[in-house]
Amino acid sequence: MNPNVFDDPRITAVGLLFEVHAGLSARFATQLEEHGLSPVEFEVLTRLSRSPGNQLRMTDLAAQTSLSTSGVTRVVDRMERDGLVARRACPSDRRSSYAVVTAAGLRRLDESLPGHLQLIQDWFTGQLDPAALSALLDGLRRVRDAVHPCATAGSGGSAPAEGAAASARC
Amino acid sequence: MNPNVFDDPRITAVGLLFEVHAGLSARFATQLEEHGLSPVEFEVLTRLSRSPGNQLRMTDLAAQTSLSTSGVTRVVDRMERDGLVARRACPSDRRSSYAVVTAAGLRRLDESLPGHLQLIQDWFTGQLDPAALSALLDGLRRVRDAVHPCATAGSGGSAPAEGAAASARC
DNA sequence: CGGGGAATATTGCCGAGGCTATAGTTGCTG
DNA sequence: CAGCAACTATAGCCTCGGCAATATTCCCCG
Repeated sequence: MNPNVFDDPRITAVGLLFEVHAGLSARFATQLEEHGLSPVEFEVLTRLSRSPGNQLRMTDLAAQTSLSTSGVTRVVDRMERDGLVARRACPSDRRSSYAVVTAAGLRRLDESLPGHLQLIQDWFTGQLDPAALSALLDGLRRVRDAVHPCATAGSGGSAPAEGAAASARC
Repeated sequence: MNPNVFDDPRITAVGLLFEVHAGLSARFATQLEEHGLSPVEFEVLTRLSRSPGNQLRMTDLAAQTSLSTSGVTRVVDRMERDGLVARRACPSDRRSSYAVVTAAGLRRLDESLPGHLQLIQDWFTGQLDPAALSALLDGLRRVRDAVHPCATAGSGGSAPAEGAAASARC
């Protein structure tokens, strides 16, 4: 084997991207932990609270997160136990049920969001001058549109809050 | 709560980065799976095979991956069972043991690397013209140097192959 | 040189989450 | 309208991997 494969610029490019992701994830997790939230729970709160009626069917919630439907069942179990969300029967389809953010869930999200935004500012967007940041985001957007089979066609529009998997609403 | 927090450009920036990461991770995992490797196993093979003697002490391997030491113990257990690595006693320190890549491990890595590089080319680096790619990488490098407490001071040098955690050799 | 603190690998125990099977609904179609 | 395929949520079982405890070894300092 060629011992220099690992100096291939493609490898270093991916390494860079993954290191940034790992670093940011770790900091986010630490900050969210202070508010008693895991990254997944934060993502669920985010997705629900930006949806009409602060609710989403379990399936749709799964489609917008990095979780399978059974994973959503379980995280909603935990969050319901903790009072952050509640289940509501869907009137039009008795197979479905809604997950709704509770007042406590909204409060929790409000508490953690400022720190979260500050963290992004401090460690990501604030590290670059506007031109460099814009170039970075343009590049990411292009790659995202390619790699993400179902990216919002508008291409610049609403990006998910965090950790969204390859399966966001298509 | 301000309903427009989620349109904050900081949120969309992080969302973009995380979506790209998720998309690439998923494609990498699929391709590696065809060669019977998980992302973690691929990372272990990569780290070992780029190390002198194709070996690394368990602790050092843990420091260079996204795993804790017990996680390394376990993944090496599995890979030893599958014949991809072997354990060797460390002559100078009887507490330590080396993980060594076997010939089968090297072969497995050789088989999967071309497809991996092709994937990076197809979905990441090849999506941008050289100037845009360079701008993207410059931005990532700056953010990496900030968020990664122990980035290689050279700042442009050797990046890890994949999924490296915040704990790479410092 | 002897004893205590640090380092190393491993193991037990646990939570997270994926896959698959399952039960309950829905809606289409013959 | 009966039956059947598709959809929805959930539960069982499994793997992965982290934390804390443990045994072993090393090293430094009195």
